[in-house]
Amino acid sequence: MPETLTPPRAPRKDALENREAIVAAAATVFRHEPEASLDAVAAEAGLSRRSIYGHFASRDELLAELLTRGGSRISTALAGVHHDDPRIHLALVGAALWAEVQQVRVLAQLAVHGPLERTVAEALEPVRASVRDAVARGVTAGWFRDDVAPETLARLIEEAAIAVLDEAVRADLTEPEGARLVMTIGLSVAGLSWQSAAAVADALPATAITPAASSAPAPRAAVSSPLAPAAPSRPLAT
Amino acid sequence: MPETLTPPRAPRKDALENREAIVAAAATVFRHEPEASLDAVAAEAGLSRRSIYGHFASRDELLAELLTRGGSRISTALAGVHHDDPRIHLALVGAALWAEVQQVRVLAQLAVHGPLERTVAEALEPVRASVRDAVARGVTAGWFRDDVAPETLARLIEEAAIAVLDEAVRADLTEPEGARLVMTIGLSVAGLSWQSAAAVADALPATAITPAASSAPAPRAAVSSPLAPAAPSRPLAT
DNA sequence: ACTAACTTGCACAGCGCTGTGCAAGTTGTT
DNA sequence: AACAACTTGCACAGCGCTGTGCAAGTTAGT
Repeated sequence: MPETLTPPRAPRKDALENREAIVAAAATVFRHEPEASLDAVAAEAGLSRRSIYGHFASRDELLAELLTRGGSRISTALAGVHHDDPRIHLALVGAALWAEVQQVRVLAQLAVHGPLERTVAEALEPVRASVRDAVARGVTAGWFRDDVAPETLARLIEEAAIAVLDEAVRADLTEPEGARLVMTIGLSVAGLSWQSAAAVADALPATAITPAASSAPAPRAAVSSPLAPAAPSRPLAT
Repeated sequence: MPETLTPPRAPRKDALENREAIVAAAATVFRHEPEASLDAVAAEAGLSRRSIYGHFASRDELLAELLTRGGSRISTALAGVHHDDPRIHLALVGAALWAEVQQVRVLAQLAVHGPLERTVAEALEPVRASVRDAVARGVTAGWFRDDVAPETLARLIEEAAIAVLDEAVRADLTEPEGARLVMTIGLSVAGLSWQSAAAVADALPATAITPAASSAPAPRAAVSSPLAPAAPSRPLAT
């Protein structure tokens, strides 16, 4: 009975719900407007501004909560993602990101300015490292473009991916459409033709793309090797 | 003598210089922080906040000035840009944008939120139309990807271009490097392989890329047709 | 050298935001 | 039923920003 450990009394149930509501509201509000007021967040959560301070000591504390949650969700989502073929690896990273669009958006928005910048950068570092590594491998393998510095290319892929996430949400694409787009545009920026990128995306089993509602840890199947080492499957279809 | 038309006296020379300094300062400051204070702008311009109000009635008026200037610069830069080959057209648009990075950045930043949003959208509309058109033609020609809605693809290209401009400035690329990157990434997102994109970029005469300091109207030579209609020049060089 | 144009510093009102204290409610828990 | 946890509204101080008035400077044009 872990409840009896707290001397005064246990925290109330609906209070926790409200806390969650606040965080969720902050996520949706800050996604568009990182500088939005706590009034806006409270309204979105259906509470009063005053009561937010019952859960978070300050605005920054709320931000920090959002940040760490988003960061850990993304890193756990990416934990199992790896593939020896850098093209597939990039596609898988894209798919994983797509499963966490909400979180990614909030993080990316918050990354713009202020003291949060460093924390956001830390949170996203695993993703960046993963992409950088795949880019390096893809370049030496001769699949990705070698006429730009690899770090630059990695950053471009990252920014393109975020742009795609935005656009996918904006255009209200379906889950599979969005996932596919994130994967293929990333590969396009990396240097592949759209047919090759599509071939990579199509070769991936759908189960690897969107494992569930993205809530359960869902044992992310280690994708075998659905693509021949170097041959672009389809030649040049219209 | 047009001076004698104004009864009291002519505006002073250094006052105009200061006005320019304010606008320039606003451009550099707002490029990073669209919400920066007028104090910051004044500091950048080497003036006092108070004197800004001697030139602009309000913050919004200064913003409006920035906006219209940027918009018109971009549209005149794009006025002469056209090519029947949509790939070349896209590349040329990219090059033209590169010549006006500063302006583009300011506009893109200002586009984020607020009442300026509509005005910015208007200012950028010619660019958008140009890109949309090229995308449509490229898709029907079979060069660009046809697995995404053309409007979506156009927007993705646009956003990718802005991301590249950012990164190019950030990574401190040289003029030709930056121009080349903007062009090729746009084409990559459109669907070309990086080799094909590079071929398009290389086929363009350097004079068409950065016509000058981007200040003079510089008769933008109508690029003939340096690329065969349908053949990707180099096949697959590493 | 004189005048008008311009800049500057200061003071002030106003606005929207954050964060806090408090008193009065409402609601979960026992 | 009773108590603590929680929410709410209000009032208030503080901060940083915008926009304005004014008086004292400085500087360009004549």
